[in-house]
Amino acid sequence: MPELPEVETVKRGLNRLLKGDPKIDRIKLNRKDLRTPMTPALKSKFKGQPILRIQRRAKYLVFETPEWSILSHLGMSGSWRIKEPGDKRAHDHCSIFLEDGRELTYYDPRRFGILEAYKNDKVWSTKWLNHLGPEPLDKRQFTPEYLNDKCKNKKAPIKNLIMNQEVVVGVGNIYASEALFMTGIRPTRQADNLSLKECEQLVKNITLVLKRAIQSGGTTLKDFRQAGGSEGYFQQKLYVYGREDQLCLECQSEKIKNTRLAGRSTFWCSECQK
DNA sequence: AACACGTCCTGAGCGC
DNA sequence: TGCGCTCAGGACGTGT
Repeated sequence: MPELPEVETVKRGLNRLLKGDPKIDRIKLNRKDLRTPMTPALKSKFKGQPILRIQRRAKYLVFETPEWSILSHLGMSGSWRIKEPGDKRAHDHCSIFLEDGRELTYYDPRRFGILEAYKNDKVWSTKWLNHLGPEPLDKRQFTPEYLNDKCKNKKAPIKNLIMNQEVVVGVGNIYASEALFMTGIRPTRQADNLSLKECEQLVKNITLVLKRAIQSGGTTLKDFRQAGGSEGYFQQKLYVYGREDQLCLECQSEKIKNTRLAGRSTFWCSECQK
């Protein structure tokens, strides 16, 4: 569920919470079997190291210390939080104890997330990061011409294409439906059927919806929490996602449909999207 | 090469 | 009340 806006929100929150390069006292792993096993280096390489900054690439977070980095993906249900006194929860799989006494915990009931340690210069070339497409908020990389080029000879539905992290990163199931609705394009349209003009509008709307969602602190449907623990509120601003059988907010005449595409729920309006 | 689909996981919601 | 089923989906890996 965490897509780019949610991960960006967590990143900003963590950078606020971890201002002043707080040092790590120790890292405790409660259970190691996330989607991939947590690496042993998590326990051994961070003692006494200051957390310099937290960066985001696609839906991944990178916690940087002088020599080693922690790579974190929130999967479906992951979140980072400072533990409050008396706060006891199942599914806190990892705790980073800081020298200032705080405990930063990784919580992830469904364990689809990943938590791994790499040398700073290696983290960017891992299999997780090395094949990723451009950042959608980077105007120079994610251009209408670029998307149009990626659409060429692609028979797959356009929604699948924009959710493909090799084409553009950070767009997941919620914002793909939203951006296509905003652009008036049916999610099922064959990608190579889009005109350059439509690609232009789609690029614009992907960028727009992601920026708006960041401003709202992300979308909380169930699990997502900001780094401080509070919910996002972009769910109040969704046009189609989760609104199956409800009247379209734009045309006020058709009901929102839910079609399965590549195994994912896909919400759209048959009146507004062609 | 391009695409479809299975897989991992837990909790919520539902029907009976 | 409680059981069992289905669904939610990010991204890799495998099969066609």
